[in-house]
Amino acid sequence: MTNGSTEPGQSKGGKSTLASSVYQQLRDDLLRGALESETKLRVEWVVSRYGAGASPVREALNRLAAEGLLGRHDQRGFFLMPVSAAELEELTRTRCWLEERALRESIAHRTAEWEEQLVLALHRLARAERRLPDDPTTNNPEWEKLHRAFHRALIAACRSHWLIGFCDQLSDQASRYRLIAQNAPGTGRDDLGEDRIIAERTLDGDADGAVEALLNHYRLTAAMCMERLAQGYDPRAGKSQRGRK
Amino acid sequence: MTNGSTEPGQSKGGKSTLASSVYQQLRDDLLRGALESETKLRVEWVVSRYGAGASPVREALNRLAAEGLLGRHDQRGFFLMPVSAAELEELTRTRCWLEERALRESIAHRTAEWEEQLVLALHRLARAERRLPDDPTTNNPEWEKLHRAFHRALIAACRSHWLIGFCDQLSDQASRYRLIAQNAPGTGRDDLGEDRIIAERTLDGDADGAVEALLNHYRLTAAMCMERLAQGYDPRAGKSQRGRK
DNA sequence: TACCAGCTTTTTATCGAGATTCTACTTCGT
DNA sequence: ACGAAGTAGAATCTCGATAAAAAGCTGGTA
Repeated sequence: MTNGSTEPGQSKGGKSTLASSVYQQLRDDLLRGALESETKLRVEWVVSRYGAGASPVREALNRLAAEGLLGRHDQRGFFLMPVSAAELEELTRTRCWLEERALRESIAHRTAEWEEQLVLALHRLARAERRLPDDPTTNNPEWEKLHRAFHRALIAACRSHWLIGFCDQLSDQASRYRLIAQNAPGTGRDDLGEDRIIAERTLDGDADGAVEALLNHYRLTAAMCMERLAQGYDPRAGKSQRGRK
Repeated sequence: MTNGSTEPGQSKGGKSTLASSVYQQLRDDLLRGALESETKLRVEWVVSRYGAGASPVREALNRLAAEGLLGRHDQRGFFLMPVSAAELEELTRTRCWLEERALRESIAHRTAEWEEQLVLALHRLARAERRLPDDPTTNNPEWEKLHRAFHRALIAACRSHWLIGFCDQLSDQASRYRLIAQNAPGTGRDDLGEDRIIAERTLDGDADGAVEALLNHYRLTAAMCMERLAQGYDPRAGKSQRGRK
């Protein structure tokens, strides 16, 4: 990887290849949880779903596996990485370590331009709708993108594209878990408020305060996912049916 | 993924695929610097060198690019990531951040089994020859492997396979730079001594001391690479000819 | 029932050829 | 001479078919 979500690809000009196109679509679907009902990703299945030959699909799958978004066993194909409470715990732990360092460095080396990008990201996030207007049980993919952009903007000044890439990667992983918990509506959480506090303290140069708020943000999210996970979560069950006795 | 050097592959039993085989060989050659004379990796070239079809080679290249060991431009193939002083600096910075955290966590959660693995890794490293017996200007690949294993053993108890994976990834990157500097012989550095001190303090539970020694270890290595880099380093020049006026 | 061998079906992994795109060079016009 | 358009060559990317491996199935045996 490098780095998780950084797809250098063809940002400017150059036409994309089929492999990259499939990679992008698959990646989006993975992060949006659209494939949680599958456990194995058969090549033929992906081929027929995204309309490309086996070779490009295979390349896309290889990239995703290298990023840790998929698993792979030689001669046995690709599969979705299983979710577990232990993995979520480890993930959250690591994320807190890395994001704390990144945020502190970012604050320590802040520039005017970075601050502006940050308030911009926050503004855009505030404008977006948390859930889909027509279906309040489903997350708004646009909001997810902006939320991710906000958190990336926070650490953008840390002077290490490696660290940013790692944080992105962990953020991708967390997405999968997050949407398991978040599609249980009415949890009464004020995401935007938390993000606002983080940004506020960050812009004030209050590193300790900002870090504290950020980590609480992540830990609270993780705790909610954990709760949902403990209630028994079956990926194969259609759409977010809570518990079952 | 995941993580740089962790190739889950077929550690136990399962037969390997051609793609994985090419991936491994290419990766080894990259880390040993055997390909520094190339700037672009043409598929045909790799095909004829490792004896496999274009499809497996292509998959291997995709994995390496996802790990950051190669670069890729759509419709324009794969290329070796260029080396630069700025990149080395960023790399070292990030590495110190992550390894410090990993080592501290490892010490904080040490177990008897981990300590034993650590002394074992140090012992094996001490037994290996630094350079090739018959050609003192070339690094001993076996020593490189053991050195890497030692540093991984240090942080093995940090309770995050993510963090371990990231450290591996950065370690891979550093390898490329290291062998540029290290194949200038007679620099009169006592690598083993440094490693011994690190291990000693680690086993004593002296986190601050161990971290200090570890970071100095990395920073010294980086400084040597930097010096070599500043003297003007031309990848296309055959083998380690220093400077040129 | 539990178990194991051998056959059938499904899926993965690989090859080789062809279509598309980029690169370098030549040619033409000003 | 300089720069733009066009052209031959090389490289990448993609497809369809084939070989190889795993998963599933059937039937017979203790």
